[in-house]
Amino acid sequence: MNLTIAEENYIKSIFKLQEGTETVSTNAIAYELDTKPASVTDMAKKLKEKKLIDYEKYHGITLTAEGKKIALQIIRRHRLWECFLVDKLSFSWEEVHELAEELEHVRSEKLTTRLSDFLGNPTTDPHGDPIPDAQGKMNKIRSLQPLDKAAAKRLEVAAVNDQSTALLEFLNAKGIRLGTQIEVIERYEFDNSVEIKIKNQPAFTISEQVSKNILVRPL
Amino acid sequence: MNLTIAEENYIKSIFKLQEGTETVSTNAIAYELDTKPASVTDMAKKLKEKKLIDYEKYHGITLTAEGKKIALQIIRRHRLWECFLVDKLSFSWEEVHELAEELEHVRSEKLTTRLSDFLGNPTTDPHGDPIPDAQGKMNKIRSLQPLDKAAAKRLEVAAVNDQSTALLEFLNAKGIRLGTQIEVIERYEFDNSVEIKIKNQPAFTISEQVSKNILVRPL
DNA sequence: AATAAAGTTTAGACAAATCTAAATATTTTG
DNA sequence: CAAAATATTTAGATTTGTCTAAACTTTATT
Repeated sequence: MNLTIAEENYIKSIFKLQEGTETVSTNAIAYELDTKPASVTDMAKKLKEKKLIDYEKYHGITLTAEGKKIALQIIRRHRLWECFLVDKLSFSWEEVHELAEELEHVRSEKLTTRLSDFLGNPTTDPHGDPIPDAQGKMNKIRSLQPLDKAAAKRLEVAAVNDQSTALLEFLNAKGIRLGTQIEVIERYEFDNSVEIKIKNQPAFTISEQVSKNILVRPL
Repeated sequence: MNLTIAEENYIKSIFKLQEGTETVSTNAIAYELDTKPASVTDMAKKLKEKKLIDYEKYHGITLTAEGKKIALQIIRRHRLWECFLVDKLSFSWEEVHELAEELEHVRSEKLTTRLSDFLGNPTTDPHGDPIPDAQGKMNKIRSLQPLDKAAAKRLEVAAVNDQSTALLEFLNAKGIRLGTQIEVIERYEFDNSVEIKIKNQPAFTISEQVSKNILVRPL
């Protein structure tokens, strides 16, 4: 299956949006890829032709088994490159997403396998996201909960839900990284903000928008 | 300067062909890039518009200073990735050219700098070609001569002139790699073939086509 | 259930990169 | 130096991925 970079990006977006919901809307994909719904419709026809998605006019899109397989390969490459950039080239976690978006399109199984070996076959990327193995199997460590919904008081940061530079820089500034231990001091109902404390630091409050995107596990 | 991958490939080819000769022909570029002369003409207009080449209809192409600068950046990235693939991921020298052709198009100065540092700032790639530094300066170790023209009897292999898998696999099979020491036993005039000997091995003969592409330095 | 709102698709256009075939320019050669 | 050979360019078409504007479907609302 020979895919263009654009096709790969569509497959990846559909996979991402499909988590949870069954079928993905034209609009959602357009928003995710920063393009227009009409363009998505055009591409949907092509991907259907290639049997990578199921698609009926006006009724949304889902990946076929083959489509999912390809999505997982792309995600695997993306996350391995992120590990490489952080572990070997000392990039910080907010810098690597965009570079990995480009590197992920180099399709070579041999390269992917060797890169993975070189990195010690990591199972999570610098944002805490699981890395699919060569067969496309991925640990769904989604025993994780977003901080805004977690019940326990003592928590550990395990992943982030959003790769945007803005969020990651904010977390850097606050001293929040993967593995950081957090104590929930107070939850404020009126705006769903949370007051939290990190060891040896004064407590501070974060908005719902932020806490939604921090995935934690109870300690 | 925002270039497409196609534009980068044209720049790189022109740079390569420009060595020695002053102006590069439409035909030569078309052959190098495995495309048609008409396509080269079209692209020449675009690159001229962007001031990366000097071009007058029917009178060939040369890179401007800016064009050369960009070419050297691309070559730098290409050769650094080749080093990475061989030194860190254990690829062999005949496998890396095609992968590097893809990786070289990831344009990030920070990535390039860090990759170079990670590799110990190498100055030659796995085929013996010099790697331009961040300023575009490149050791012209072209005190090197092709084996078919070298005068001395005892020689060391310093580089190869052709990245094709076919040649490199041939050299692998014959035990010829960078640093291999060669003794010239005999030169045959009628077909310009050379009989050579590598330490602890029986002598063998190689064709002009091969010896042209092996760059050596006297010992 | 009819209508308004929201979402999606079609039609037609455009830019990038390519191609073929025909036209034109340059170079080589008898 | 004119004709032939070679090289280059133009004209017109194609593919991929995109867009806008208009048309159409589905869904939500009153």
